[in-house]
Amino acid sequence: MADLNNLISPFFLNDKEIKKVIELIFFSYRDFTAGPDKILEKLSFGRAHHRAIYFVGKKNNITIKELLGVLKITKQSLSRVLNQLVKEGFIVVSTGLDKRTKTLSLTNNGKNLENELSTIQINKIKKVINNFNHEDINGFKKILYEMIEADNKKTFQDLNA
Amino acid sequence: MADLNNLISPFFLNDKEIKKVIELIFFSYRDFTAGPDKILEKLSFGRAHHRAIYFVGKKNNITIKELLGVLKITKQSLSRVLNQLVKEGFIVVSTGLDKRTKTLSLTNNGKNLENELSTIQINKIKKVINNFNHEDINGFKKILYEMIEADNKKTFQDLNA
DNA sequence: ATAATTAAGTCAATATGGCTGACCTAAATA
DNA sequence: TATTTAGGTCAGCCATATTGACTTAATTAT
Repeated sequence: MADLNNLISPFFLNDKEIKKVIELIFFSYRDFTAGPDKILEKLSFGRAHHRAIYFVGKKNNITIKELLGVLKITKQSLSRVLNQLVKEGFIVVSTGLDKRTKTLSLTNNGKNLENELSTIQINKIKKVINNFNHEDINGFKKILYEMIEADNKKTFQDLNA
Repeated sequence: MADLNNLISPFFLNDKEIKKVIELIFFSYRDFTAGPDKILEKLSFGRAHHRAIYFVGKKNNITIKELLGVLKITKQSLSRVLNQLVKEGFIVVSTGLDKRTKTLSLTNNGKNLENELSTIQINKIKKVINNFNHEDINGFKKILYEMIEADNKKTFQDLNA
């Protein structure tokens, strides 16, 4: 911690200081995704598969349209990934009440994989957060939240309603 | 802010709460990179070009090897990106003191582009951080720093030495 | 002086994850 | 009945990353 206090002065953020924050975001994000990436590689899956599994696990019976709205990718991009996950038995598709829609849910294998991937990231966050007090943790969460654009804040809230 | 306080309970983080943090990281990172992406697209550049320009701007006369160590991609991947940036006049290559090495620096065009891209992200962080007190901001920075693996912490420190 | 290592470059092949445009079906809604 | 919506699919394109093999030139170690 002492290292960081030398590197980042706490009471005023000029552009040079803010650039350090840009770097912190870059390096921390890369290291945050590295763990799951290793597991996914064994299954010949990528980060796109992870995201699909994560959000289907988060909202059971999510529709294709809803998932597209969360991921913000094209139908064609999602289709490739989703077909693989269905074919390999991680996700099942059912018809929704509105028969035009399809709903997605995780199989047992899907739940296991989701759990394995999430656990890596959960443990990483736990390990880090353990060394901080509630002010620090709240600062972290609140600022992350405010970095999100309005429409995605809504998506986040809907997912956690 | 009130919204977030309802969504994230401050004094205890169970797995469900931590998953919200995973989502905050995902959404905020995506929105953080979206701004530069738009500019880069006009130039037919991608995020890889941005990163190269950013770190060459950060450390003038950085060698290829050093840049590879920061970006953690293969020589072949960097090569493509770097050749484009040189050909299009954003980066210049010189021979280092050790004549095996090459050193990279930004042209005026390169500096302008680096500045344009960084300004978007700097302004975004400024705008967000303005609404927070120093405890929050320090929490944010310190936790981001601790999310980084040891070897990359060293890279970060070297860049800011 | 020679051998080994290092920095950089390159060729070829492969995979992932995005994109666009065009077009289709079936179901719900106006 | 006409339109809109949800979803699917075909084809092609591009960016970013990978691996493996190999070369050149310069430095360093023996």
